[in-house]
Amino acid sequence: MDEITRRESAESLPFDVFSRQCPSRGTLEHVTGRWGSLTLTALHESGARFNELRRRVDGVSEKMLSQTLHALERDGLVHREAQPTNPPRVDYSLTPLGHEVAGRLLGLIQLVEGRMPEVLDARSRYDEARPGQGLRP
Amino acid sequence: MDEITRRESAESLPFDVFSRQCPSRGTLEHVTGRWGSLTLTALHESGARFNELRRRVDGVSEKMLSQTLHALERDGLVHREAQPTNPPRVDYSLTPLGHEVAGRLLGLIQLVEGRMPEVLDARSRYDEARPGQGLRP
DNA sequence: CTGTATCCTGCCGGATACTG
DNA sequence: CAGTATCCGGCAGGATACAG
Repeated sequence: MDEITRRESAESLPFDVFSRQCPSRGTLEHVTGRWGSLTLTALHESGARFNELRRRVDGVSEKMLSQTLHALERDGLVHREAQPTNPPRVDYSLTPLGHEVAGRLLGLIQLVEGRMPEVLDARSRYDEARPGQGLRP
Repeated sequence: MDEITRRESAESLPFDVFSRQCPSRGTLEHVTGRWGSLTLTALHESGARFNELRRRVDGVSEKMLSQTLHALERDGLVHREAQPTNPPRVDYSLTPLGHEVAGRLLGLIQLVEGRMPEVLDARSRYDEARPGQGLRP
Protein backbone atom coordinates (compact mmCIF):
# COMPACT_ATOMS: atom_id res chain seq x y z
CA MET A 1 0.00 0.00 0.00
CA ASP A 2 1.62 3.26 -1.06
CA GLU A 3 1.12 6.71 0.31
CA ILE A 4 -1.52 7.75 -2.22
CA THR A 5 -3.55 4.65 -1.60
CA ARG A 6 -3.34 5.15 2.13
CA ARG A 7 -4.48 8.75 1.92
CA GLU A 8 -7.37 7.84 -0.30
CA SER A 9 -8.59 5.07 1.92
CA ALA A 10 -8.11 7.32 4.92
CA GLU A 11 -10.30 9.94 3.33
CA SER A 12 -13.02 7.39 2.77
CA LEU A 13 -12.97 6.31 6.41
CA PRO A 14 -14.87 8.25 9.01
CA PHE A 15 -12.12 7.77 11.62
CA ASP A 16 -8.41 8.23 10.95
CA VAL A 17 -6.08 7.84 13.89
CA PHE A 18 -3.38 9.72 12.02
CA SER A 19 -5.38 12.89 12.23
CA ARG A 20 -4.68 14.92 15.30
CA GLN A 21 -8.26 15.62 16.34
CA CYS A 22 -9.82 12.26 15.59
CA PRO A 23 -11.40 10.73 18.72
CA SER A 24 -10.02 7.35 17.69
CA ARG A 25 -6.60 8.56 18.70
CA GLY A 26 -7.78 9.06 22.26
CA THR A 27 -9.28 5.59 22.40
CA LEU A 28 -6.11 4.10 20.93
CA GLU A 29 -4.15 5.80 23.69
CA HIS A 30 -6.43 4.33 26.35
CA VAL A 31 -5.97 0.90 24.80
CA THR A 32 -2.24 1.04 24.20
CA GLY A 33 -1.37 3.18 27.19
CA ARG A 34 1.11 2.10 29.82
CA TRP A 35 -1.59 0.57 32.05
CA GLY A 36 -4.43 0.17 29.57
CA SER A 37 -2.75 -2.56 27.54
CA LEU A 38 -1.78 -4.56 30.63
CA THR A 39 -5.19 -4.16 32.24
CA LEU A 40 -7.05 -5.30 29.14
CA THR A 41 -4.76 -8.27 28.69
CA ALA A 42 -5.04 -9.21 32.34
CA LEU A 43 -8.84 -9.15 32.08
CA HIS A 44 -8.81 -11.17 28.88
CA GLU A 45 -8.19 -14.45 30.64
CA SER A 46 -10.90 -13.91 33.21
CA GLY A 47 -12.79 -11.21 35.07
CA ALA A 48 -11.37 -10.04 38.36
CA ARG A 49 -11.97 -7.82 41.34
CA PHE A 50 -10.06 -4.63 41.97
CA ASN A 51 -7.28 -5.89 44.17
CA GLU A 52 -6.92 -9.07 42.20
CA LEU A 53 -6.24 -6.88 39.17
CA ARG A 54 -3.70 -4.87 41.11
CA ARG A 55 -1.84 -8.06 41.81
CA ARG A 56 -1.94 -9.20 38.20
CA VAL A 57 -0.66 -5.89 36.87
CA ASP A 58 2.54 -5.62 38.85
CA GLY A 59 3.44 -2.05 39.72
CA VAL A 60 0.15 -0.26 39.07
CA SER A 61 -1.02 2.12 41.78
CA GLU A 62 -4.59 2.27 43.06
CA LYS A 63 -5.05 5.63 41.46
CA MET A 64 -3.86 4.63 38.01
CA LEU A 65 -5.77 1.36 38.00
CA SER A 66 -8.91 3.23 38.97
CA GLN A 67 -8.40 5.85 36.26
CA THR A 68 -7.58 3.22 33.66
CA LEU A 69 -10.66 1.15 34.46
CA HIS A 70 -12.90 4.20 34.29
CA ALA A 71 -11.54 5.24 30.90
CA LEU A 72 -11.91 1.72 29.50
CA GLU A 73 -15.40 1.39 30.94
CA ARG A 74 -16.38 4.67 29.38
CA ASP A 75 -15.08 3.50 26.01
CA GLY A 76 -17.22 0.38 26.30
CA LEU A 77 -14.35 -2.09 26.64
CA VAL A 78 -14.74 -2.98 30.31
CA HIS A 79 -17.88 -3.96 32.19
CA ARG A 80 -18.14 -3.02 35.86
CA GLU A 81 -20.54 -4.85 38.15
CA ALA A 82 -20.86 -3.65 41.73
CA GLN A 83 -22.68 -5.74 44.31
CA PRO A 84 -24.14 -3.80 47.23
CA THR A 85 -22.89 -6.24 49.83
CA ASN A 86 -20.74 -5.69 52.85
CA PRO A 87 -17.85 -5.83 52.41
CA PRO A 88 -18.34 -4.36 48.93
CA ARG A 89 -17.58 -6.54 45.96
CA VAL A 90 -16.98 -5.24 42.45
CA ASP A 91 -16.26 -7.43 39.46
CA TYR A 92 -14.58 -6.23 36.30
CA SER A 93 -14.79 -8.07 33.01
CA LEU A 94 -14.38 -7.36 29.32
CA THR A 95 -17.22 -6.60 26.96
CA PRO A 96 -17.27 -8.46 23.64
CA LEU A 97 -15.50 -5.52 22.03
CA GLY A 98 -13.02 -5.48 24.88
CA HIS A 99 -12.23 -9.12 24.23
CA GLU A 100 -11.58 -8.43 20.57
CA VAL A 101 -9.20 -5.62 21.41
CA ALA A 102 -7.50 -7.61 24.15
CA GLY A 103 -6.98 -10.52 21.79
CA ARG A 104 -5.03 -8.33 19.38
CA LEU A 105 -3.12 -6.81 22.25
CA LEU A 106 -2.22 -10.24 23.55
CA GLY A 107 -0.86 -11.22 20.17
CA LEU A 108 1.30 -8.11 20.12
CA ILE A 109 2.56 -8.74 23.65
CA GLN A 110 3.42 -12.34 22.95
CA LEU A 111 5.26 -11.31 19.80
CA VAL A 112 7.33 -8.78 21.73
CA GLU A 113 8.01 -11.20 24.59
CA GLY A 114 9.06 -13.93 22.19
CA ARG A 115 11.42 -11.65 20.30
CA MET A 116 13.08 -10.03 23.28
CA PRO A 117 16.37 -11.84 22.64
CA GLU A 118 16.58 -10.08 19.26
CA VAL A 119 15.66 -6.78 20.87
CA LEU A 120 18.31 -7.12 23.56
CA ASP A 121 20.88 -8.04 20.95
CA ALA A 122 19.98 -4.98 18.92
CA ARG A 123 20.31 -2.81 22.01
CA SER A 124 23.75 -4.18 22.75
CA ARG A 125 24.91 -3.45 19.22
CA TYR A 126 23.40 0.04 19.31
CA ASP A 127 24.96 0.93 22.65
CA GLU A 128 28.28 -0.56 21.64
CA ALA A 129 28.42 1.67 18.57
CA ARG A 130 27.68 4.75 20.68
CA PRO A 131 29.74 4.51 23.84
CA GLY A 132 28.79 6.81 26.65
CA GLN A 133 25.50 7.86 25.11
CA GLY A 134 23.16 5.88 27.32
CA LEU A 135 19.59 6.06 26.02
CA ARG A 136 16.77 5.40 28.47
CA PRO A 137 18.64 3.67 31.26
CA MET B 1 -6.92 -19.98 30.23
CA ASP B 2 -7.35 -19.59 33.98
CA GLU B 3 -5.14 -17.82 36.44
CA ILE B 4 -3.16 -20.88 37.46
CA THR B 5 -2.42 -21.79 33.87
CA ARG B 6 -1.34 -18.26 33.10
CA ARG B 7 1.02 -18.11 36.03
CA GLU B 8 2.55 -21.44 35.15
CA SER B 9 3.16 -20.53 31.54
CA ALA B 10 4.50 -17.16 32.62
CA GLU B 11 7.00 -18.85 34.89
CA SER B 12 8.20 -21.00 32.05
CA LEU B 13 8.81 -17.98 29.81
CA PRO B 14 12.00 -15.97 30.07
CA PHE B 15 10.18 -12.67 29.56
CA ASP B 16 6.94 -11.69 31.27
CA VAL B 17 5.60 -8.23 30.61
CA PHE B 18 3.42 -8.45 33.72
CA SER B 19 6.48 -8.38 35.90
CA ARG B 20 7.55 -4.93 36.88
CA GLN B 21 11.25 -5.23 36.10
CA CYS B 22 11.07 -7.24 32.90
CA PRO B 23 12.77 -5.41 30.00
CA SER B 24 9.94 -6.50 27.72
CA ARG B 25 7.71 -3.98 29.46
CA GLY B 26 9.97 -1.16 28.33
CA THR B 27 9.95 -2.38 24.76
CA LEU B 28 6.18 -2.77 24.85
CA GLU B 29 5.94 0.83 25.98
CA HIS B 30 8.13 2.01 23.11
CA VAL B 31 5.94 0.06 20.70
CA THR B 32 2.56 1.00 22.10
CA GLY B 33 3.48 4.48 23.25
CA ARG B 34 1.66 7.56 22.06
CA TRP B 35 4.08 8.19 19.19
CA GLY B 36 5.68 4.77 18.85
CA SER B 37 2.55 3.05 17.61
CA LEU B 38 1.81 5.76 15.05
CA THR B 39 5.41 5.93 13.86
CA LEU B 40 5.69 2.18 13.36
CA THR B 41 2.39 2.04 11.52
CA ALA B 42 3.33 5.00 9.35
CA LEU B 43 6.57 3.27 8.39
CA HIS B 44 4.83 -0.01 7.70
CA GLU B 45 3.50 1.11 4.35
CA SER B 46 6.83 2.46 3.16
CA GLY B 47 10.05 3.94 4.38
CA ALA B 48 10.24 7.70 4.73
CA ARG B 49 12.49 10.61 5.49
CA PHE B 50 12.29 12.60 8.69
CA ASN B 51 9.99 15.39 7.60
CA GLU B 52 7.84 13.07 5.55
CA LEU B 53 7.25 11.11 8.74
CA ARG B 54 6.40 14.28 10.62
CA ARG B 55 3.68 14.95 8.07
CA ARG B 56 2.28 11.44 8.26
CA VAL B 57 2.11 11.47 12.05
CA ASP B 58 0.02 14.56 12.55
CA GLY B 59 0.89 16.46 15.71
CA VAL B 60 4.27 14.97 16.56
CA SER B 61 7.03 17.44 17.42
CA GLU B 62 10.56 17.21 16.06
CA LYS B 63 11.84 16.33 19.48
CA MET B 64 9.40 13.50 20.14
CA LEU B 65 9.78 12.03 16.66
CA SER B 66 13.54 12.06 17.06
CA GLN B 67 13.33 10.41 20.48
CA THR B 68 10.82 7.85 19.27
CA LEU B 69 12.93 6.90 16.25
CA HIS B 70 16.05 6.50 18.38
CA ALA B 71 14.28 4.25 20.86
CA LEU B 72 12.81 2.10 18.09
CA GLU B 73 16.13 1.94 16.29
CA ARG B 74 17.83 0.87 19.49
CA ASP B 75 15.26 -1.89 19.97
CA GLY B 76 15.98 -3.13 16.46
CA LEU B 77 12.60 -2.24 14.96
CA VAL B 78 13.66 0.70 12.80
CA HIS B 79 16.54 0.93 10.36
CA ARG B 80 18.20 4.30 9.86
CA GLU B 81 20.21 5.00 6.72
CA ALA B 82 22.01 8.33 6.45
CA GLN B 83 23.50 9.45 3.15
CA PRO B 84 26.40 11.88 3.45
CA THR B 85 25.10 14.21 0.78
CA ASN B 86 24.37 17.88 0.92
CA PRO B 87 21.66 18.61 1.81
CA PRO B 88 21.64 15.59 4.12
CA ARG B 89 19.21 12.79 3.41
CA VAL B 90 18.19 10.17 5.95
CA ASP B 91 15.83 7.32 5.23
CA TYR B 92 13.96 5.41 7.89
CA SER B 93 12.45 2.00 7.32
CA LEU B 94 11.32 -0.99 9.33
CA THR B 95 13.42 -4.06 10.00
CA PRO B 96 11.76 -7.45 9.46
CA LEU B 97 10.91 -7.56 13.16
CA GLY B 98 9.58 -4.02 12.91
CA HIS B 99 7.26 -5.06 10.12
CA GLU B 100 5.91 -7.93 12.18
CA VAL B 101 5.20 -5.64 15.10
CA ALA B 102 3.73 -2.95 12.88
CA GLY B 103 1.45 -5.48 11.24
CA ARG B 104 -0.08 -6.38 14.57
CA LEU B 105 -0.37 -2.72 15.50
CA LEU B 106 -2.10 -1.97 12.23
CA GLY B 107 -4.65 -4.68 12.94
CA LEU B 108 -5.32 -3.18 16.35
CA ILE B 109 -5.65 0.33 14.95
CA GLN B 110 -8.02 -0.75 12.22
CA LEU B 111 -10.12 -2.61 14.74
CA VAL B 112 -10.37 0.47 16.93
CA GLU B 113 -11.10 2.77 14.00
CA GLY B 114 -13.78 0.45 12.69
CA ARG B 115 -15.48 0.18 16.07
CA MET B 116 -15.43 3.86 16.95
CA PRO B 117 -19.21 4.18 16.51
CA GLU B 118 -19.68 1.61 19.29
CA VAL B 119 -17.11 3.40 21.43
CA LEU B 120 -18.77 6.78 20.98
CA ASP B 121 -22.15 5.25 21.80
CA ALA B 122 -20.72 3.74 24.97
CA ARG B 123 -19.26 7.11 25.93
CA SER B 124 -22.59 8.82 25.45
CA ARG B 125 -24.32 6.30 27.67
CA TYR B 126 -21.61 6.54 30.29
CA ASP B 127 -21.66 10.34 30.41
CA GLU B 128 -25.43 10.42 30.38
CA ALA B 129 -25.57 8.22 33.46
CA ARG B 130 -23.08 10.47 35.29
CA PRO B 131 -24.09 14.04 34.56
CA GLY B 132 -21.53 16.70 35.36
CA GLN B 133 -18.68 14.27 35.84
CA GLY B 134 -16.84 14.86 32.59
CA LEU B 135 -13.98 12.40 32.16
CA ARG B 136 -11.11 13.28 29.83
CA PRO B 137 -12.70 16.04 27.76
C1' DC C 1 17.09 19.06 5.20
C1' DT C 2 18.07 16.67 9.51
C1' DG C 3 18.51 17.01 13.34
C1' DT C 4 20.53 18.38 18.49
C1' DA C 5 20.31 21.82 22.69
C1' DT C 6 17.84 24.38 25.87
C1' DC C 7 14.21 26.12 28.46
C1' DC C 8 9.79 25.76 30.52
C1' DT C 9 5.19 24.11 31.73
C1' DG C 10 1.51 20.89 32.54
C1' DC C 11 0.09 16.77 34.04
C1' DC C 12 1.33 11.94 34.84
C1' DG C 13 1.52 9.24 38.27
C1' DG C 14 3.30 7.71 43.08
C1' DA C 15 2.52 8.17 48.18
C1' DT C 16 -0.43 8.82 51.67
C1' DA C 17 -4.55 9.42 54.16
C1' DC C 18 -9.25 8.96 54.51
C1' DT C 19 -14.39 7.17 53.62
C1' DG C 20 -18.19 3.76 53.22
C1' DC D 1 -12.57 -4.58 50.23
C1' DA D 2 -13.09 -0.77 47.01
C1' DG D 3 -12.26 2.98 46.15
C1' DT D 4 -11.92 8.65 46.36
C1' DA D 5 -9.08 12.98 47.91
C1' DT D 6 -5.04 15.48 48.18
C1' DC D 7 -0.46 16.68 47.72
C1' DC D 8 3.62 17.11 45.05
C1' DG D 9 7.97 15.84 42.45
C1' DG D 10 9.67 14.45 38.08
C1' DC D 11 9.56 14.12 33.52
C1' DA D 12 6.99 14.02 29.14
C1' DG D 13 6.73 16.84 25.67
C1' DG D 14 6.01 21.58 23.23
C1' DA D 15 8.43 25.92 21.56
C1' DT D 16 12.34 27.92 20.08
C1' DA D 17 16.98 28.54 18.64
C1' DC D 18 20.73 26.90 16.43
C1' DA D 19 24.28 23.67 14.13
C1' DG D 20 26.13 20.76 10.21
